[in-house]
Amino acid sequence: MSVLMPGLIHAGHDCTHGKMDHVCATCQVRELSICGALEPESLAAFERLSRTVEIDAKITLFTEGDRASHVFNVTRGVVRLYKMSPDGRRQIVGFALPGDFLGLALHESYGVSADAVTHVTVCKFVRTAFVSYLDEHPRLMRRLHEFASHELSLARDQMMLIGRHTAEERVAAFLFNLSERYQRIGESGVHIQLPMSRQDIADFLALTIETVSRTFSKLVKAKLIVIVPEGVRLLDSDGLHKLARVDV
Amino acid sequence: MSVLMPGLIHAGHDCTHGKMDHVCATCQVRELSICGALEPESLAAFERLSRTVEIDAKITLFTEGDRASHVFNVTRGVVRLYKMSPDGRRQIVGFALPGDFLGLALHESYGVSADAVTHVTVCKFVRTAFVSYLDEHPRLMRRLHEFASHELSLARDQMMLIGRHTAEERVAAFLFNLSERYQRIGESGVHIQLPMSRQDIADFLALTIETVSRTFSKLVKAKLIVIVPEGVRLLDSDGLHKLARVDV
DNA sequence: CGCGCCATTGACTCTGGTCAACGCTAGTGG
DNA sequence: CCACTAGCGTTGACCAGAGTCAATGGCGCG
Repeated sequence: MSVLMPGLIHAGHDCTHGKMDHVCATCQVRELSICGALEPESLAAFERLSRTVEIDAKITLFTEGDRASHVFNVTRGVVRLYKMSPDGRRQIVGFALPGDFLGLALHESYGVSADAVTHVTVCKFVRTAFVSYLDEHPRLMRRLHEFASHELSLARDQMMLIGRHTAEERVAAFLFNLSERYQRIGESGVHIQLPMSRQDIADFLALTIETVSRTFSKLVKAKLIVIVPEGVRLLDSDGLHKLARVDV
Repeated sequence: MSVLMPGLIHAGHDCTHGKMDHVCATCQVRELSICGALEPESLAAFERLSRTVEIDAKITLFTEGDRASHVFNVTRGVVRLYKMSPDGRRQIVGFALPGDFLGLALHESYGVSADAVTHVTVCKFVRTAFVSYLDEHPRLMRRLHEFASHELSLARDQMMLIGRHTAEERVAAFLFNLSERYQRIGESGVHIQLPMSRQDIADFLALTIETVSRTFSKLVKAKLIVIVPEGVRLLDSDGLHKLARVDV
């Protein structure tokens, strides 16, 4: 079942202010997220469609197969997206960071499950209302399509990574990619926060927790990274990239 | 480099007629493809945007990273979409069948490479013209987005398959899924054509050619399939589905 | 007929999985 | 204040599923 933390709705949950609801005008990830496609004059109306919701770590936002009542825009925190096989095997298909959108498909039902890895802040939209709004705003529709296309591209890269790369290459690529994503949202690309567990990383890279752990140790020995509380520090980003053996 | 077979353009290559160009009105896969979103009165204008092109087996339509000059609608034949790593490892990310669209992302450059597995017929559009047309036809844009979402969903299923399933499960799922796709486009779901080589199947399922071959043999011994010229015949579709261990 | 390509099969190897022990840290409660 | 526990991560020993390497077979084609 899908358990959505109700949060404290529509009061006191702006990213930066204390007593107002989220204000798009001051949103730190607006330009990075789908909202960046909206003209300032559309923003107010769009804003009224959403509610800002706070979600505690480990809480499930939605589950694969559930009726897709809402779509979400992540503004803070990390969300894991995954699929489960009936016998309990899990494949994490992605981690959503601030600026990422959940429910791109606009389908009647969710195609994956999602739960909060950290405490998370999202802008939550009623899906049907969101879709109606899209119909009137082709630029937003176009932006959403760009996001979906980007996700498709990431998914295909991940297929390549999982299918055709060694454990070491997968872990190196994971850290390198995460570093780049953090940089794009204005965080350090060197001190990489790893809020997700080793098990999460394993299920993302299609490895076991033991292999992930051993591979981290190997990267430490090779002086490519240092393990620090809450994450890793990249010592040799280039070396990591070489090890990943992806593209160019 | 991208080698696009010029084909015999704009003459004599309709799916069903001999002397006219492709006519959408008589296209067998129109309802299944993005064109199904168009009102009959838009169809004529849309049709003028495209050229019907015939492409021989093994010819490359486009290569990852190339400037995306065109987008394509497959009307006949099978196309493989893939990524290569610099050291020659290949991951096929999908097989496009009639009704499928190539270039969903509408990006400046192609995100994957594509080549014809069989002789292929496509409706070929200049990308920029196609995008302009989209801007005027929100329903088509919406349809394209649905196609992209569907592809994303398939890519994630494939991540799960490659990452968390055994060789036997992967091959069983491959045959079962192909059977369902063939049925949807009105072909037999029992006599499954396998125009792609064992190497292609291996690169799609992230296995080796030897493992694919051995697994086929195992399925034959288990009386789930029979290998016939050009493909396989499913003897026990349910058994295959059970073996695949996907979803429900 | 002989060559080349693809698929199949066998023998052996190896990467990553499994199983198990241990350590570290945070939280709990006497 | 510290003993106890639970959860997570690390490490080691061993195992197995799929990969590698190699031989063989079938088929189409010049």
